[in-house]
Amino acid sequence: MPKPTPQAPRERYREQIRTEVKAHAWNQIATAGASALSLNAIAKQMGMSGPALYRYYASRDELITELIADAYRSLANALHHIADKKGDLAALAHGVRTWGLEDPHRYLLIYGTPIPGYHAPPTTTAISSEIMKTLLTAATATPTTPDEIDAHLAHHRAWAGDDQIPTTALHKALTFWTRVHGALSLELTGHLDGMDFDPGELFAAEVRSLMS
Amino acid sequence: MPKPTPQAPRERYREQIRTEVKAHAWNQIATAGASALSLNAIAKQMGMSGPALYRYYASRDELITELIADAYRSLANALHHIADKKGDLAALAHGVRTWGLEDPHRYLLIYGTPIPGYHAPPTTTAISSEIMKTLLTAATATPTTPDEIDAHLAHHRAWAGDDQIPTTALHKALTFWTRVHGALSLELTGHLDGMDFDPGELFAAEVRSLMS
DNA sequence: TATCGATAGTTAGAAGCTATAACCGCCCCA
DNA sequence: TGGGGCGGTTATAGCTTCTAACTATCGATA
Repeated sequence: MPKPTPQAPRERYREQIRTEVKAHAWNQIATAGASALSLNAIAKQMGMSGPALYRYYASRDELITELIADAYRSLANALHHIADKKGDLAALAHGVRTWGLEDPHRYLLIYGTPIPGYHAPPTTTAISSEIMKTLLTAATATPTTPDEIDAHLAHHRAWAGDDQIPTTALHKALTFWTRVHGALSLELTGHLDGMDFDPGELFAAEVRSLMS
Repeated sequence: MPKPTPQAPRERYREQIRTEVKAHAWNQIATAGASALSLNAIAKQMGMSGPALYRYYASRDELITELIADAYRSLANALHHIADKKGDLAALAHGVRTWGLEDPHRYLLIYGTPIPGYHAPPTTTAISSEIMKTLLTAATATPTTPDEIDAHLAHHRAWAGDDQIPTTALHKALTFWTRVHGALSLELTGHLDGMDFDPGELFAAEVRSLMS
């Protein structure tokens, strides 16, 4: 769906090139990983030479920053879509996994080793907390068991925003995150490859552990 | 402790330089991450110029490979040390965390986003399965609960080697790994930074979940 | 002990990257 | 129908990995 705002031709062209650059960037990331992303190579692929891309992105970091924001946006959308129809915490977990398997490098761009000098801009942190919000509302609808940590979280729950959410749900959302990420990231980084069992089964088992 | 084998002076010197190079490499990794590791910079720090290091490491990748192997070795040793005195699965988990906090980049070098073209040599996979073995023996000593996955793992347990280990222990060791990595890697990559609770508390809660 | 070969280190240079600077020409808007 | 801004170009600096060719020195062996 194109943006409804009718833009000046210069602006339209500019935006088109930017998305084309990002398309090539994703392509490159999917094959060789984020560290191998090269503005030069992208320019060559687009039939223009080197420094031309600096008209569109001030630096390689700026491009990566936008790619990260887009990845976050994509994940948030996928999760919203799931939350809207079922809202089940288990469905969300499997949604995260299918989203991650769709393009492992995209997942790792967000949740893998951080880029050395990179600091998340407010837009991505906003999307991140948006995702957290979705998790929290789903977590309130699932059964929870009390834990020692509840006392601690009761005093450190500013990040959750909404005061209506029970403390046990905060814990549930947090463990959702760590367990989903734990099983999925090990699968995506290939650390489960040596063993011949199905990573999906292990993931499913973790999801079950979340639902009790 | 120095190696007991008395080596030829040439060989001794060679080994000394190699370890000195690695020391600088670790220093550099700890500050700027693995992707910023530069042979050139290391050479300059050591007072010699550029290509001299290629006498000691055929390529940047070879150096990184050895660093990874050393990191694995270090983690394995730390875990062995713990297993020898208590053997408790919880103690092992907290051991992994303190090892990771000691040098986050070292942990991420192993368990973070993999280097694009990197394939683990047999030595590191050997250490990896050595660690797994330690986990498995510790897992047999902790209470386990049956799960659907047990049927699957019963038919895919070649990686565990030892046939004496109960299937539920395999599952326990696996979930140990995914949960410990999940909570710890999110902490180390800074994804828990926005919230003001203590990551150690969350980690401890996950460890408790492992012990039941 | 004297010699000779292996080895450590050097500089030069190719190919690649990010990024800046200076310049040209076209497009679009007034 | 101008004219300013913008896209694209080449040149260049400075960084990287890594190869090639050369020198000097160290050490094992005759």
